Amino acid sequence: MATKTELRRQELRDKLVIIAERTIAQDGLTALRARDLAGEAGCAVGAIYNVFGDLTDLALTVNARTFHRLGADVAEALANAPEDPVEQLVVMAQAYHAFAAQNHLSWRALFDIERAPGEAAPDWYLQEMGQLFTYISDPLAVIFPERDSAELALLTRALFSSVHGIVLLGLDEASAGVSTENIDHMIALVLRQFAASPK
Amino acid sequence: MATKTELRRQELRDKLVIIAERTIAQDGLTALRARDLAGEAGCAVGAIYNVFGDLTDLALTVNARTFHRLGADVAEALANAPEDPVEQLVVMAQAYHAFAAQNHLSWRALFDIERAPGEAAPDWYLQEMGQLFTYISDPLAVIFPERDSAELALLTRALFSSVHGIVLLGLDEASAGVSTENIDHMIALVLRQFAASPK
DNA sequence: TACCCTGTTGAACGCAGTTCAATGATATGT
DNA sequence: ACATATCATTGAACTGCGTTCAACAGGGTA
Repeated sequence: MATKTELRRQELRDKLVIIAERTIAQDGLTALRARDLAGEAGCAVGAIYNVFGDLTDLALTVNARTFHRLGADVAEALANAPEDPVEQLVVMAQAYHAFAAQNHLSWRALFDIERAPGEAAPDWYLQEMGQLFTYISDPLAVIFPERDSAELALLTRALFSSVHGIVLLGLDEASAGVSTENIDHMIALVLRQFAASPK
Repeated sequence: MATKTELRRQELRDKLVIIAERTIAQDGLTALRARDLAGEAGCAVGAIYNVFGDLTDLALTVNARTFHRLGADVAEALANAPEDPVEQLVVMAQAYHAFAAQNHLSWRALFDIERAPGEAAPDWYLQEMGQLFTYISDPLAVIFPERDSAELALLTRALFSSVHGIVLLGLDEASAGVSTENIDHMIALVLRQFAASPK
């Protein structure tokens, strides 16, 4: 048993994750460089590869944590939300927006790692995604009680994707000129309008 | 006057754009490599830099053409659409989806080039985007005649972003399991539900 | 034709991620 | 406690990328 070694590895692992997390948050995924990382962590470049398969593995680990924080924020928003299911959707979506705005580069990193074609998404990703979807589908089931679960699943995905799209393009300064308030406004507009329908 | 030289440059320019277009379409933006490009075009690597500032310039040129084709597809869909403004929105959004699906990597490249922070989006980008927005806001103005132009602009952006989000996440095989039909279904669901509201 | 000038070339540079032979530390058996 | 085998760690070196620039070649002009 390599107790001492395992401990050291665990420590290095933690240190690398923390540094990578800060680097990505401050300067984005592209600023994650092996040599800089090793320099900051006080280890050799090769040591990184003893602990992570490659830099993408490290970035994915950071992403898992980011996604978890995101989920926690949305959950908290839901916990403090009014009873009305439409308002619950709005509050959660705006929490999603707030998280994306306040953790812009970390949030971008969630989607900027390209998987090799055919490669499945990591487990934690699907799991966290499923959690988010549950938060959405519960109020939706109240709003649309007569729809079956397959339809609700589609509605859930459609609404999540819509909000994601609004936040994504809204935060992209390229197409410039969308204020935070306007993004929240668009979110509320789409969700309320969507749920207000008699059907 | 360097007529002969200018002609050669123009020819090289065209050749590079065509090769780059095919490369991006087949293997994505990351497959665009200076040496491969030079090899295929039968020129020196340095020659690329006589004609384009850098590879990003070339990729942006390809993007401009892709965006233009996209706009043309949407315009054609609108031209053949029924009179009903809601159906016009649906038809256009599904044309957007069809283009993205059939030109997946080229379409991805539109959004995968990261600009340096603070750098404005290119002119053609804003122009094509504006064109797309016009296609959307016209039917919207019919659907919501009492809204002022600022509100319509926000609605337009919100709907475009929503459809974009649905297509983006739908085509991402990672979250797997969204068929083409389901994507079209989600688009129609969101747009019809949105426009059906009495308000 | 001779000569300048400008377009073109591709080897070389800088900077990434990743590897692996050499080194050093650790755990085990006596 | 020591010797020794085993395994972790190191960082120089390798590969592959975009980009540059001194040297070269070929076209335009007198």
